[in-house]
Amino acid sequence: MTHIEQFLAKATTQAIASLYGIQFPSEQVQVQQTRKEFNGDLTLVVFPFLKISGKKPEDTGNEIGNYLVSNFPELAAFEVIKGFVNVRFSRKFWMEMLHQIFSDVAYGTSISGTPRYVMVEYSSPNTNKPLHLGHIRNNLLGFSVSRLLEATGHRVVKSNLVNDRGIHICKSMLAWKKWGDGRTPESSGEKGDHLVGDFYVMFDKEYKKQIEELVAGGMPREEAENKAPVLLEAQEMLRKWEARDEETLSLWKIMNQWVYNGFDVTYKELGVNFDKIYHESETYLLGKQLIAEGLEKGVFFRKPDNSVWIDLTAEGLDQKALLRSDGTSVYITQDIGTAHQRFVEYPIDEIIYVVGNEQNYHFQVLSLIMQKLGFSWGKNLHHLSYGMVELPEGKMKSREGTVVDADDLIAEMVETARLMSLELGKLDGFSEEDSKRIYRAVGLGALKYFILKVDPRKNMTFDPKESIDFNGNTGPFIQYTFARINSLRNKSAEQTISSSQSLNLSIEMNDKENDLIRNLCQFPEVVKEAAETFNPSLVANYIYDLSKEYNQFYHEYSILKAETPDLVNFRLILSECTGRVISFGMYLLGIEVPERM
RNA sequence: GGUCGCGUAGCUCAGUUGGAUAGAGCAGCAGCCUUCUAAGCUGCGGGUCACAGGUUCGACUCCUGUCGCGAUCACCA
Repeated sequence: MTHIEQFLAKATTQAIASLYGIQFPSEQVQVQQTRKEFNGDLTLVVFPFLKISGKKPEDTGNEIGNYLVSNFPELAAFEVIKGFVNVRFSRKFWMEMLHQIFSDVAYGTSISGTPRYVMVEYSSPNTNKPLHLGHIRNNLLGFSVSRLLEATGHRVVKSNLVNDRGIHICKSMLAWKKWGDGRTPESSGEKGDHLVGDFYVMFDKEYKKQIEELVAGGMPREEAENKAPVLLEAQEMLRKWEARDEETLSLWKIMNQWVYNGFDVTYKELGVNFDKIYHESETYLLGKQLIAEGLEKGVFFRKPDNSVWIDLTAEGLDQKALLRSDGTSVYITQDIGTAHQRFVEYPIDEIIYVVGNEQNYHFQVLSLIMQKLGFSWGKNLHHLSYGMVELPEGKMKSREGTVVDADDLIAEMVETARLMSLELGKLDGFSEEDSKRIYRAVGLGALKYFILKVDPRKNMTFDPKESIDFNGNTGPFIQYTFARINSLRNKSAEQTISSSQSLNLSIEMNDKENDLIRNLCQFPEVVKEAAETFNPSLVANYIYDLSKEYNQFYHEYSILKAETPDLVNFRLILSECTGRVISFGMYLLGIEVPERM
């Protein structure tokens, strides 16, 4: 609830106490935005008061409305329709609100709950192939949530756990050794992560070919899948890696570095970054000690074959393996270890893991295990579980070559933005450098907004055949609105129109202006809500609504040529505040707003 | 089979702790640039909120069941 809504709720509590002699808790007063088709700013729902008043909805509404308007100067008028009281605040009240927003350089930030120190872990790529569209969603979410948390008073450390070891990278390494001819990113001119990814694909082709040959030779498919020579070689390579074989390690380091160089470019393009990078090669052995302690405490148990398990059937889950019978780690073993390590390394209060919803079960288990091991922070391991990005025909499948490559997509978006800018003549008279900066911002803005406007928890569809729009509910629309406002700002500076920066609080505003201010007032609450629910889409949709509202206002009323200097000043300040909110909102999404476009 | 999630306009998505006649954009059609950026604005058409029950003053929202889609339930990561 915004402060304004709280104000009305408390006022209503007072009204009810005075009218009916009963204390109705203000938190339970139902306040909502008045719908567009009715007259008013906020609406009270009177149904909950009927038992208290013992009167009809209309009569109760009128009594409350009358009380409010005659006892609170902020409230100017009311209108009862059925069981709803639409309350209108005074113009002066809104003018003061605008003044507050204008005076607050950090408008939009707030303190949400007790300030915490939060680790946000996102991206988490494998080093055997380049990033794809799914990773883009992950990165954008992680980055935006980090900014949202910072904007609501929390301290954030952004971390990235790179999966740099394992059979997958060995596959790429093996293929490179076999068929690479010493190719490097330098010699081939190919981006390192793509180069390594190519060899991964090469491996897979050969692997499949060998399976077919074995099957044709009469071997059961399942056996063939485990015995294909190229797979055995890769497994042998992994054993060598684990035995710290020098030649293997050296190739591993070289190829991983190619990938990191490639990732760095993509991360930079996306505008995301990290404060701390972890490598699985350094953490994959962690956790065993904690498993041993858990065994002693009786939290875990050992099966006859020596494997270690936890029984979570009481929690409605299953039994989960924590160590193999040969004593080696499984995936969750190291997550147990790394979670613990992080709380030792950093005085953090919680970790937010930005990981796809296919791992819901895993993170449920992880949190439970840590709690059972006696770590109070176990319950503070949050999983920001986001939905898959799907193609119209279904899931992206790397094996079927249907993955949408991150670099390609970014390049396409930027190119589309360039062509569209050209076509619209938007960049006439701009320097090459400026043009480039702008269409890059627009292309990336379109892509980022497209992804972030969707509720993270939901799966979303992306159709590569239809390029992302630049009109309507899109990033460029919002950027354009900002550019318009910025243009006004420049023009007003040129014309030296009243820059007194002080509002005449007694000017009459129109309904559209009133709506805009009311809309602006919601911003901090939207940010807070988005931070608390790890949901950037709330901010995205909010700035879209605001931009739409502003464009209507802009179209309908003249700003620089308004009737009086006071009115010009007021509209400029209103525009300025809108621009700031758009700009900060976009900042929270990690999207640039160009000053011109 | 167990668990979890999803199902809203032709398409992509919104829809607050249950509230008024379920909203945007795209696509389609029709308008608006001698006036602050037309990547804009205005209008029109488009819905069995998967289905069936229940809870109540009121259900897209909560509960139960059914159908459909997806994920997961590995000594994979």
